[in-house]
Order: sequence, then C-alpha cells, then structure tokens
Amino acid sequence: MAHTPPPERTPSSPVTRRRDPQATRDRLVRSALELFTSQGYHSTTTPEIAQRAGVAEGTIYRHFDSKEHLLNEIYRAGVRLFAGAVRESPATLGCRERLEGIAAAWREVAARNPAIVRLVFVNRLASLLDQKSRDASREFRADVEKLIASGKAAGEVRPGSVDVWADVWLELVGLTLERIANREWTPEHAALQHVSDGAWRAIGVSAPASPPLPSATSPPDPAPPSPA
Amino acid sequence: MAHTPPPERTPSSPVTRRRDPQATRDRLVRSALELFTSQGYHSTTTPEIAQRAGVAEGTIYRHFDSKEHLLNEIYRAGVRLFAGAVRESPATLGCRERLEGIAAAWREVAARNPAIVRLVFVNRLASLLDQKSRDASREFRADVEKLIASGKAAGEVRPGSVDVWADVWLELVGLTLERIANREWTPEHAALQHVSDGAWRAIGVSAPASPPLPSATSPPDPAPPSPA
Amino acid sequence: MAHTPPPERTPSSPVTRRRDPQATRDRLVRSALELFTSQGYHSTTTPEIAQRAGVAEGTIYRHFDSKEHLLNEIYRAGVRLFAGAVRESPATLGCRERLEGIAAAWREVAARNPAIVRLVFVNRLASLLDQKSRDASREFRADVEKLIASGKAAGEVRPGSVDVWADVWLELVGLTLERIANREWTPEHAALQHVSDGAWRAIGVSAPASPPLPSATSPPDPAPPSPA
Amino acid sequence: MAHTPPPERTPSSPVTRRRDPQATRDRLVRSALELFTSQGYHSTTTPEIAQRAGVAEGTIYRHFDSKEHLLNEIYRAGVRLFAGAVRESPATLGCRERLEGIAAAWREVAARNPAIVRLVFVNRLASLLDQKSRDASREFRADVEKLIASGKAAGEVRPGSVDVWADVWLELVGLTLERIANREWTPEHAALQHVSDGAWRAIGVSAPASPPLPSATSPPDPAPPSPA
DNA sequence: TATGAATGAGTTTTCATTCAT
DNA sequence: TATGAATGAAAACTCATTCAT
Repeated sequence: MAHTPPPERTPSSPVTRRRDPQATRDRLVRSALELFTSQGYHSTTTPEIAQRAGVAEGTIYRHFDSKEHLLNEIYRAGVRLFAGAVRESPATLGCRERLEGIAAAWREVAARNPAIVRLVFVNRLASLLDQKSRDASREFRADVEKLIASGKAAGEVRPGSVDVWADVWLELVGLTLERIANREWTPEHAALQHVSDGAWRAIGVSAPASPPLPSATSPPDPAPPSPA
Repeated sequence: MAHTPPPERTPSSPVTRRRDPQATRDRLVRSALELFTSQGYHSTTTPEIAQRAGVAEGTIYRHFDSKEHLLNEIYRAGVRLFAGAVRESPATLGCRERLEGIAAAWREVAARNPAIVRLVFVNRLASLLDQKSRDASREFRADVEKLIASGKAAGEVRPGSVDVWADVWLELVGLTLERIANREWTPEHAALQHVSDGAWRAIGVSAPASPPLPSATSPPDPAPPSPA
Repeated sequence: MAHTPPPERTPSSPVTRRRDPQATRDRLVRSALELFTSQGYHSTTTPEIAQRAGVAEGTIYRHFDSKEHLLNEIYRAGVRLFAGAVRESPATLGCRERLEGIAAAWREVAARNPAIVRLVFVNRLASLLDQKSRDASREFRADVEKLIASGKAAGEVRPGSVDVWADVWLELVGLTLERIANREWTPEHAALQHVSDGAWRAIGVSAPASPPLPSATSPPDPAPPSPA
Repeated sequence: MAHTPPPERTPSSPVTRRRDPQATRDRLVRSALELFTSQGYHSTTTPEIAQRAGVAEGTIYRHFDSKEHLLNEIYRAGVRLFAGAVRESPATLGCRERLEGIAAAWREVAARNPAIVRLVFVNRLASLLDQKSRDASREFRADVEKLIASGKAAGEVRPGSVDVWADVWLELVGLTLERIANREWTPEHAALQHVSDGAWRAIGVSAPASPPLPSATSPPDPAPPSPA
C-alpha cells in the first residue's frame, strides 16, 4: 500500500506511448481510414496520413508496404467487421428475420465506425483492391447470397436471380448505413424501418401481408424535404 | 486557281475534317469519357486523353480550362441526358407509370451511352465536382423527388421521407442501368422487370396488389444457385 | 543577295535551340555521362543531371524511361564507339598489327571522349546494366576474343586461354586509355608504346624478337617517380 | 552462490556468447564485407548488415560512426592483408622472384578471403574512401613501386615509368586474384602461371629468355576455342 | 551495451499545364 | 487554332541515423 506499482508494460496501455508499435499502427489506420473516406484515396497524400496520425512520413512504411497496401488492410478489416454478423446469423430463423438481424447488427457497427461504412459499402475502389481483398469481398457477398438462396428455397423470396436480390438488399441496407454513418439517423430512427420494410417488400413474397411494425419512437413520416 | 475556297464552317459538313473546333471538342469529350469511366479519373492522364482523341496535348486547353473542368462538362452533359426524361414525363399519368416510363427511357440512354451511366450513376466523384455540377445534380434529384412527392400526395407512395424513397428508387434503377452499361443485360432482359417491380414494391402502396407482370421473354426464375 | 536567308531549320544547327528535342537529349546524355563517370551512378541525382544540362528535372523523363535507362543508353553508345574499330580491323593483317591498330583507334576515341572510357573500361556497373547492354558488352568482348583466337591459330599468340589473354590485353589497353582520358598522356605519349609493347610481350610469342620501336618524340624513360 | 563470475573477456572464449563487443564488431564487419562485395555498397542497407550479423540496427552505431566509416575500416583491413606480403618480401631476392613471391602470398589470401579481393582490387570506391584509407592505399602502392624501382635499378625491369609498370603488374595480378576469388581458379591453376609469366614478360627484360616454366598440373594449352 | 521504432531529408518519378512556334 | 517540348510542383517511397527504453 505504501508503494506505487511500477508502470505497466502492457502494450494496450491507454497512455499514448510513442514506442508501442501497435498503437502507432492503429493511429495510422484510423488516420488513413478517415482521410480515404472523406477525401478519397487519390486525394489523400501520405504526408497527410502521417500528420493526422502524429507520426513521421517514413513511419507509414514501417507498418505497411505501400499506400495501396494500407488501403487494402483497412478494407479487409472493414469487411471482417460486417461479415461476422452474416456468419453468426442463426440458421433456425426465417430469411426475413435473419436479414433484419444482420441489418440491425450492421447498424450498430455503422454507428460506432462511420468511416468504415463509406469504405466497404459506398466507395468503388475495385481497381485498388488486391487479390486478398477481392477474395474477402467475394466471400462476404457469397455468404449473403447463400442466405437469400435459402430463403428462396423456402419460398420466402420472390422469383428472380439471387445475385440480383443480393444487390438490391445490400444496396438498400447500405443506404441506411450511410445515413447512420453521416449521423443523419441514429440506429433507432423510424425511417430505418421504412427502408428495411421496403427492402423486404422488394425481394420477399410475404412482405405486404405483414403490417409495418409500428415504431413508438418516431413520427410516421419524419422526412424534412417532403411537401406532403 | 489562285485560292482554295475556305472550308465551310457547318459543323456537320463532311468536307470539314479535323480543323473543325467543334469536332475536336467532341473527340476530346468522347475520349475523356471513355477513359474516365473505364480507368477512373485519377488514373487517366491528359496526354492519354489527347492521344485517344488524336490531338496534341496542348489542344485540350484550347477547349477546356483544366482536366477537372473537362470532367465537369462531361458530367453535366450526362446529367442532362437523364434529366430530360424526368422533365418530359407526362404529369397526367400516375406515379408508378411515370417512374416506369422514366426508367425505360433511361435504359435506352444507358444502352446507347454505357460510359455515361458509370459516370453519373456509379462513380463517386463528389469531391471533383464544381458548384455548377452540384447544382445540376441537385436539380435533377429534386425533379425526381417532386415526382415522388406528388405520388405520395396521391396516396400512391408509402409513408416515409420522399428523400429516402428517391434514394431507394434511384439506387435500384441505377442497379439496372449499371447492368445494361456493362452489357450484362439488354434493355429487354427479364430481370429488369423483377428489379423494377421490386423498386415499386419497396416504395409504393399498391405494389403487392398487382401481380408481377408475367414476362414472356424469360423463364420465371433464372437464378442459378437456387434449386427450388 | 539583298536578303538574309531564313534561319536554317536543320536539327544539327549549332545554335542552342531550346525546342530541338535532339539537342535537349544530347545535352542530357552529355551531362549524365560526365556526372556518372566523375561521381558514380549512385551519387549522381537526377536534379544534378538536369541542372547541368540546363533543363528541368521532368525533361529527363521525356527522353528516358528512368535514370537506369539513361545509364544503359549511354553505356551502349560507348560500347558502340569502341566496337567499331574491332569490327573494321582489316583481317589481312597479323594479330599484333590488328591489335595495335585497334588500340590506336581507341586512343583517338578516348582523347575525344574521356568520360566514355571511364564508363566502358573502368566502371563496374554490371548490376545496373540491362539485358541489351549486357548483350552489347558480350558481343564486343567476343569480337576481341575472336581476333585473339585467330592470332593464336596463326601461332602468334602464346599458349593459354583466349579468354584470359583477352582479359590481359583489354586490361592493359584500358590502362592507357584511362591515362589519356585523365589527360595524363596524349595519344602520342611515348609511354603508350611501352605499355603497348608490354601488352604484346605478355600475350604474343614474337614479342621479344622485335626490338622496341624507337620513339623519336620522347625520352626513353620519362617516368617521374622512378629513382633509377 | 550469490554471483556469477564475470564472463572472460578473451575474444575466443567459448563461454562469451553474443555479448562480447569484439565478437559483435567482427560479425558486423564480416556481414558488411560480404554484402558490400556481393551487392555493392549502395545497394546494401544498414538494416541488412545488422540482420545478417544478427544484431539490431542501432548496434552498428555503437561500433562504427557511420556506414561509410564501416566501409573504410573494412577497406583498410583489406589493404593491410595484402600489404604485409610486400613489406615482408626478402630484399635479397631479385625483382622477379620477389614479385612472384608476393603474388603467391596474395593468392593464398584471396583463396581464404574472396570478398576482400573484390573490395581492394576490383571495386572502384574512390569517392567513398576517406583520407586515412587513401593514405593506406597510397602507401601500399608506393611499396610496390619501390620494389619495381629497385628492379629497374638492377636492370631487371624494362625502360618505362615505374608508376606505369606498377599499374601493369598490379592489374594483371589483380586479374588472377579475381578469378581465385570467384572460385574460377584454385591457387594452383595452370593459367595462373601463364598470366604471371605474361606480367613479367610485359615489364621485365629477362622474361623472354626464360622459357615458360613447365607446369606439371595442367596441359600446355587448355584454351578451348583455339585448335592450333 | 544493445535494442528497434521512429525519424525526415532526400530520392526518383509523374503529369497537368504552359507557351514558343 | 493547333502543336508538343518543356516545365516544376508534388507524389510515393527509402534508409542512414537517432534515442528512449
């Protein structure tokens, strides 16, 4: 009780310790992610990334082979963040419930990591992604298609190409994530339900039958620019 | 014998070759559009644009202030191409009919101008657009929202923000245009109807009532991975 | 007679004409050659090359793909300069006469192009040369070996590997060219004959029999540091 | 029991592992020498040197002021290795015998230390050597010239500049050392005698008189391309 | 004494733009 | 109006060296 414990050497110490490589790497990732998603990859320079991370330019290259490599590592981390919810979706539920569960989980991710949404769902960086990233992206997408295919097998999804319905659903969910990332909507915003319903109505057979779940937390029509 | 008559300045005159400023400008626009949409703006160099247009590097700058200016001019031309169909949509029809008419017109545009689809609907070049382009884009979008708002006033569109339904509809139509631009679908492809229906089911109230239009040109379910 | 002729557009006009690409290229070659041979390849920076050539940095890259490419072009030009004398050596003469003729021609080259000697005969840039350069170098060397081989077939050259005698002869002639390049000796310096004789004595059978040609232009022993 | 005896500071002590500063220094020298001579000075990075020596990057700077300093220390050690044989050459012998003795000693050195040959005899690093190294090199060279000068005084060496004959002899001996360093020849290879004879024929007066020493270990003429 | 993460000046290279012709 | 050689600011990346631990 009389003595102070020696300073912890734990790498994850919250104190910004200049000589903790992992911390430096994290700062670089965060900095690059923010800049890439706000300005675009090409308009972001390596000195900018370094400056925002509070390190020297050369430090980037102790942690990443190249600017492109840095982008790819961030991209794959982003995909991993979203892919988890798909893989962990309980196969016992129906297709609609599973998709809604996944979307809900994604909303939490988006609220916590706005930038990563812009990277994974919005940006078109196809030409900048390496093989590993393309594989990760393809696997993620395949998991979603598998889920929709099973829904289709169960008669829950309308006739049409699974590939196309995956596009449709991902596009519409992406729309909501984008709004959350932009802080236009919180994950509880009523409009989310509208789009969510819409996504299912677009692809599911049972949609119209189920009445839109009444949401207690928001007015039925919060749209600002709408004259109606 | 002493002098050649000066070449006619009619732009479409077959005699005027190469030295017609308008023709040069057109060649530059076409060249830049193709390169921007296939390789991206940043990966396209001005010498490349000039070479593909068959002119010297400096010539670009007799017609456009800068590479960015060139992009913006092309972008606005693209928006104009799509905006026409919205403005000309007959106000006497119902909302659904109008939207389907617009989408059909856009499909024709997309089939004829694949590159411009990629520029206007797909690419994210927000940071490269100037005020004029942003205004054009906003006006285009406002026209679509107005149409949806009127549909909502008529009870044809589900409750929800007009702004959001515009997003939803544009996103899904954009999906089909992209496929057309990529030559994955012709403008008559059956799947188009699926997505089109889906778009309306997502935003319209009457959607479920109307049975999916049977399409004679394609099997009811072309999805490869689904056995059901 | 009353009028001045219009300025000649001949590319080789002695007037430094800034917009003559060939002249610019020549200035770059000369500049790079001088810097590479005086400071070494790695210690020479591209801004230095440009500055000494009186052009901007970027201009280098309008004429050469890279700094390494520039080096290789210069190297091959250098090899060409020396290879000519070997190929043009009259096959009717004896081996010794031919070698001496070649060496004499090379001396003229060295007197006119001191820097190129240092590049071709002295520097070891093996690792910087591309395939084309290595081929050129090998061909040059093969021509010399062929000549020596024919001398050997005629019984003029001592037993031993042709490859080794080529090394020996080239090394010793290179020694004299270096002195000429360094302006230590003129191409007529008496010591040249000493080394030349020595080279032949080293590799030829008849050497000792022929008395050293008396040279009228220099004392028999001009060596400064020698105490004898 | 309370303390371990301090490790013996004898450099060759088998107990002292890794923490003997001299051993670390030796490892660094060896590593740098191998890398410099195989890849060149400029293509070798300090992290590479450290890694091959099995130490951390910063450790180099506990033993050497800089990369250049390291090179110079190695260079001088190399010169020392060869200089010994010159200084220890018995003044009682004739010039030719002394030179041949030195060359023979050098061959042994070269066989044992191939890398150092490439550094001292082959590489051109003039611009990287400091004053001390240049002095060492000059002294070494002066010793050789003194030896040749005495031979000249004794009438054994042909007329000509001592400086030049030193060049000639060193160049040709260097040729043989290079082959030994490259493992193309063993120190007993017959061709060595050919070149050695040639070197003396080039600079000595008596050379031609003495028939080429018959070598029992090799055919009289191993040259492949020559049929004669 | 040894470590190795961090540094930042310096390097090669790119390319939108200019301007003499 | 068109040309295309030249420009030079800015980019990505390297690596010898430092210094907190």
